[in-house]
Amino acid sequence: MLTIKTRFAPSPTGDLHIGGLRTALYNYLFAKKNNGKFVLRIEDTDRARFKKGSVETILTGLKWVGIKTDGKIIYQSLRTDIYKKYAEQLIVKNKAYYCFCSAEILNKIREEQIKNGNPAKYDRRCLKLSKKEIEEKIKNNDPYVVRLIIPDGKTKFKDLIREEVEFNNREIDDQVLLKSDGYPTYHLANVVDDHKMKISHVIRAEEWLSSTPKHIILYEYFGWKPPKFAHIPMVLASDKSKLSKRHGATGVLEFKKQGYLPEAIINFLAFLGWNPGDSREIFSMQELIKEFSIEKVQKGGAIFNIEKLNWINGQYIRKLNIDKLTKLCISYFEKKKSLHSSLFIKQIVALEQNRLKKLSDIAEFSDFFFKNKLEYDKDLLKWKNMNNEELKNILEKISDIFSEIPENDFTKEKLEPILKSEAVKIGDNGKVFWPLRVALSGKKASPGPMEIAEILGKEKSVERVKSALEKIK
RNA sequence: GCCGCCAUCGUCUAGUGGUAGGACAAGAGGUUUUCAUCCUCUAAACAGGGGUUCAAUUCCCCUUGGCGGUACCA
Repeated sequence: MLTIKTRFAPSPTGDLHIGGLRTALYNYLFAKKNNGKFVLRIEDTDRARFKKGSVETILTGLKWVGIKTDGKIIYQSLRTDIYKKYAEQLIVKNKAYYCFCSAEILNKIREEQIKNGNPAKYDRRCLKLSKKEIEEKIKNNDPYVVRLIIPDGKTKFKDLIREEVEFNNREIDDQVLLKSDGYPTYHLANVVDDHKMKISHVIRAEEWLSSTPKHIILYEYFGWKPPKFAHIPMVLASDKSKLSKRHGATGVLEFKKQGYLPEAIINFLAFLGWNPGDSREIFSMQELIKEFSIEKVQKGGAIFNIEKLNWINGQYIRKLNIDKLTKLCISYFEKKKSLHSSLFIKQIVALEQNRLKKLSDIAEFSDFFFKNKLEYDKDLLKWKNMNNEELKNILEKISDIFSEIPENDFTKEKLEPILKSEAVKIGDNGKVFWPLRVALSGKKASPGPMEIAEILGKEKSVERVKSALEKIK
């Protein structure tokens, strides 16, 4: 029986991209669903684009969302000898050749091809070099690359998501396998490593679909059995272009910072191109592993819809117990707020729980609890067409009632009946609740006044009602 | 330019040879004040043209559109 093994092979050129995370997730889900292994390979063969700290970011990101890798992490930059050996093997077998052409020459050839309506390919002029010429150039320290010889014919392969895919080899360029700096290109390193690591399924983004024939040819040349391929659709921005930094946050850790829960990110990402076939939408990682199937993965690209993510995140936030949520929210309050008792913070968090889309919302939603003086327009205190006299009357009554309630009994339950009876007299609850709510929060949208008053306590509540009265004087 | 992939509400998608269901977002209403939650309802899609067929959103072809590739980047 075939042992399932997948890999996530990011290049360390920056933050772990949200699209990359989805690729990792699909690989992980597929492997775990089939009792297989999931490994991480760092494709750091481009020294120019390498960004320090990226590997750490990738590891932190994966760990945060709960994707565990099996075995040791492979670094391609540490394996250049291996790739070189295989490149040389191909040269010996006449399946690859040295090329000394400069970038200028290459560009010229390409332009010429495009002008004539042909695919932009290298013209193989270095293939004609004699052994002697090659030895001479190498001895001269002329920079060179090693190119793959693409044979005539067609290359066909079966993609797990797209079925049969076929390319005419005349469209395929003689791919550079070894760069002049001695490092391999993706194509060589990728094939060698996937084989050496016994990767059974290559699940990667669609952008690799058109270079898969090169990989197939490489497998054939080496006499290796190719893995199964699955090219998953791309994650797009709302303008349907490839999701990138100019569209806002794309780094996984940025989402963390904004207050998205890892469970929500995973749930959302899984559904960007996959669904269980029924209307269920909230899935834990374990449930995803159980239900995932590569055949149900969508073919077309999916737009990253932040609204839906927000909704899912809200769902998860609402399911959290208060202690856990409070802990997660703490860092979003300003520092000085840590001076307040944790009970105070906990009460606020509980009050705002079903209003949060992201954890970071807590700061803005609850800022009025921490202010000494609220800034708001006095007209905001008026409910509908209420006149000044009426407003003043109501606030005075509230002030009186508040003052009479003992400090240690200043609870929602105690406050509610009193204000309700008063409201009944006036005939419209809003006439009491709205002005009080604004007096306590200074906002046109907030939790209910009773809840706020209870958390604020008697002293502050009375003070805020009084300062509202001051405002309308 | 050349090659490849793709095409159902605005978005994520289900679905079948006999005309489309869910979710997000939007709108309306309810849940004894606002916001949120929750509930109910409404609006919203098979890109176009040819075939095949009694019948096509579904199968085939073309067009169009989108995306990807076309690097000594991955």
